[in-house]
Amino acid sequence: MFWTKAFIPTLKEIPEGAQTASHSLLVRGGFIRMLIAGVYTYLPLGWKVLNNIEKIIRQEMDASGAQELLLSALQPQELWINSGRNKEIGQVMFRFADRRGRNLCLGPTHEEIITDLAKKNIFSYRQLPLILYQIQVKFRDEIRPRFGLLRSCEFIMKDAYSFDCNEEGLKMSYKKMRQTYARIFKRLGLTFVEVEADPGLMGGGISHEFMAVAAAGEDIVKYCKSCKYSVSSSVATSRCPNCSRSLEKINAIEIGHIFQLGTKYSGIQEAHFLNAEGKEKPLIMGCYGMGVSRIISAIIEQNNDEDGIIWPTEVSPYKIIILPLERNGRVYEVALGIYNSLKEDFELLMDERDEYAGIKFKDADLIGIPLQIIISSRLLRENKIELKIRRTGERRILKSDKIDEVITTTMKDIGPI
RNA sequence: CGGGGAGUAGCGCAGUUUGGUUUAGCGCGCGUGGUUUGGGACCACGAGGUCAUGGGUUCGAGUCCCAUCUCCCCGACCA
Repeated sequence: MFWTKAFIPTLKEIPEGAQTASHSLLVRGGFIRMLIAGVYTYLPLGWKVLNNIEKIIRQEMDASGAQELLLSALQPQELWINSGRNKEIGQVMFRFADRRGRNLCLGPTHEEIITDLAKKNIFSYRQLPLILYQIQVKFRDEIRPRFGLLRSCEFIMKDAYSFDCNEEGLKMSYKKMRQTYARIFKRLGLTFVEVEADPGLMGGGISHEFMAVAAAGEDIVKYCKSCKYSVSSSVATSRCPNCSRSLEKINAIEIGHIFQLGTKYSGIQEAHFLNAEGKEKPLIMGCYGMGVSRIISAIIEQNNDEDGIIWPTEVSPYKIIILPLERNGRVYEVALGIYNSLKEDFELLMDERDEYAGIKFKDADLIGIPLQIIISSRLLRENKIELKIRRTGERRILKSDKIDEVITTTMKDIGPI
């Protein structure tokens, strides 16, 4: 992609009201724009980041044996009334009527919908176990949306649901999802902790939260320095249950929350199956939420410096940015040559704008592309070009004809693509 | 919803206290021309505003009063 053809509206100044690094940098870097409070447009860069995250999630979910589907965002209120959660969820759910007066809502979550699907389509233990997931927009009329993508009224969630014959099966599905979550967050370059949590509105028994450690996080994790025990602040504990020391508090962003629902929904909604003995039983369910758009913020909170974002390579909207410091002549020709020789292997951004060098450096650092290739007449006189690794600031000068092999090894140094 | 802050050009802001040199400014950005080109350059000219909206007070309102809308912060909620 050539910068002059791209839509990357960067800003010099911190947007009014942006309180966190992630919010400010997402707006400044041209990743998102606010429409109304808690509702954001994903610009091309933001959309690419989101897609990269989703790709990782899909790969790991699919590898775990889960299957992707897409449930509807538009839902009948009836299902919520039947499950008893219509009142419980209160004003968080957007409700309205269609032209026929049918009461609808925009899905804040999908337990009722998936349970209804299971009720109508799962009949036998032979169909179990089963894990289904989707990546979809959720709508919640938040009391107070804030911090950009961290708490918004329209956000993207990956939600998965497991169906098993019995408790042992649920425990296995739960364990599998828990491990899958850990793998996903590791690949996303996140520093996180798994904590015991309160299931709250979801109901059921055991529940765990995945918390990305970040000062900007709205959640508090309580943890024990000596034995590493950690627990959500939603769970009432005053001392470590293992070694009875007092617990430290750290701020964190809740990026995932998994639940052993048991029969909470299948019982009420009568989603039954026949077991091997021919007896009718409610499906044993688990559900597994992951805040996909929130993960973008979490990654930035953990990966930024005073110059901007530092994307993990797999997430970065482009893997390499090429910076010809002149727009014409040999500098640009060499840059174009490098672009053409690398474009098959890497997603490239070529900043061929007619701008002052400083502007290109600042923007490249701001949008956080992991590797910069800088081409200047100064170095070109010795047939050399320069690489700058965004995360470390390390600069490598190399012969311009060695570019292909050096780039490949340098990118390997930086991390998985 | 309760408490606090704010709304003036695309972005960031000053001006409002004490109404009248304000035909409303500054920085950045934007357009044209020129000089520049390794860390957000410089010169010249230029475009861009219902001062959030609606009422009111006044000879006169960005500035005072009332109402409404919107955004941000603290609290309850959550991926």
